[in-house]
Amino acid sequence: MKIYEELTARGLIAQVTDEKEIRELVNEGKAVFYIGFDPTADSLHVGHFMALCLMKRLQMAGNRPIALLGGGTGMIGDPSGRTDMRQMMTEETIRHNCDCFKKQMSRFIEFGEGKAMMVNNADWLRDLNYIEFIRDIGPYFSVNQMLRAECYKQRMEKGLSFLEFNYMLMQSYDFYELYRRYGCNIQFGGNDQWSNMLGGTDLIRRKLGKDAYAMTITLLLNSEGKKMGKTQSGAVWLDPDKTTPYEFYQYWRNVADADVLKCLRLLTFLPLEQIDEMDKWEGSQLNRAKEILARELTGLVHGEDEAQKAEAGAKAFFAGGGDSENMPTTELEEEDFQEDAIDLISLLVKAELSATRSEARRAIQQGGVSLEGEKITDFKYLVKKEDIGEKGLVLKKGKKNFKKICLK
RNA sequence: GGACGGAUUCCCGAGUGGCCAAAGGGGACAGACUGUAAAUCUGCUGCAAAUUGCUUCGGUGGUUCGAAUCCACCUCCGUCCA
Repeated sequence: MKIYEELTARGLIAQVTDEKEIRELVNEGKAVFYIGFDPTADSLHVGHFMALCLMKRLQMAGNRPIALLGGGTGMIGDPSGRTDMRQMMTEETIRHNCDCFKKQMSRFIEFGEGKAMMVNNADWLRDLNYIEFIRDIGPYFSVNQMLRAECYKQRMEKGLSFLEFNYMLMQSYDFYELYRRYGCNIQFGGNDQWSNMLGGTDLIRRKLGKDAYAMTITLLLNSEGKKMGKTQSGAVWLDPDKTTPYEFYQYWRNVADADVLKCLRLLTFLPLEQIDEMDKWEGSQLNRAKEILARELTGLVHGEDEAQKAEAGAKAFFAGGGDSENMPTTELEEEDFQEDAIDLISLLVKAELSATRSEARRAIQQGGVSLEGEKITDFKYLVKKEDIGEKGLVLKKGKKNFKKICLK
């Protein structure tokens, strides 16, 4: 199976401008393609991860990837698919985020001579002269058409500033610039980028009379149509300091039945035959598939070691028994104790199982808290230092949240 | 620039002088059921030293015994006119 066919089979492809041409370029390793990443945060998230995987797949098939950091476009903010304006970021923030992205990307993709390339569009967007730019590029964009574009639709109700309206021109110019500089002939991106990407292929055709192509990646949606990789506390980050490997593992371990197979296809490098085999599984058997998914992804993002630890920690807790060595742990210091004891509410907050003391109190009153398997409903309960001892205690809030409590 | 309309808690959205920490829904959290799934039912959802206290209704001032609610000014957003 050739790469394009594999991408199709995995369900990664959402839209293409010219299927025949793209298939040929990609399958023969003649594509020089780029994917843009706007530095909206100081860590990549799952959506980015999918794009990086695509890069890797295509690179393995002999194509040349360009990772484009949006140091310039980040100054504007992409309005696509958003109902409100992004918060404007300062230059330092953007630069900092670009650096973070750079580090994380290098873990997945090999950059260097003859390999993948990393560029920053600040290099050409920063110093553009407004009059020149608008005379040079402006005539090729029809406002009428832009207003009809899907990506602005949602904003027509709530309002769209001229700043954001410019985003499409910037991204189109990127593609044009990469085409001229590096012969970049395909752009990949999230499905929400379609309009912006078409802007680029149009610009190249109109200005240079050359053909370039665009292909979008399926957005990672769950069975309810919501974006995956989001939790109540925000995105699922790739940075272990922002989302611990254990949390990352648990996120995938807990996906809905309806989403496991899709995730396996879209996100892992497991052979399709193996995934098709799992597709036959049903009911609680799917739990096995979820384990595989979680293990695979954690391995890819955090390394085999961390994946193993996360799995062991989860098994120790959920399957019972086993060693609690790899459980997420909170260490208590001397000053956390008063007269060699700490109250349960404080302990829950300290262990980050509850955000506030009120929340902790509610959890206890509702019977959601237990210590070493013993349910505790008295919110004034005191945990003595000697009870924690050398081995530590397992503190549990709800069904899936727990921490091992140890002494420093 | 002009004429209207709007800003309420995580989100949507009610509230037009005291009974308002603020209806209802969604989400989140906890309980039951289960397979670490989904669906369903129940509870819960500002903070805290917790039958009480403190801080919230875009911002700043004011009226009043008392303001999310009335007045003035400001900021932001939408609609229409230019």
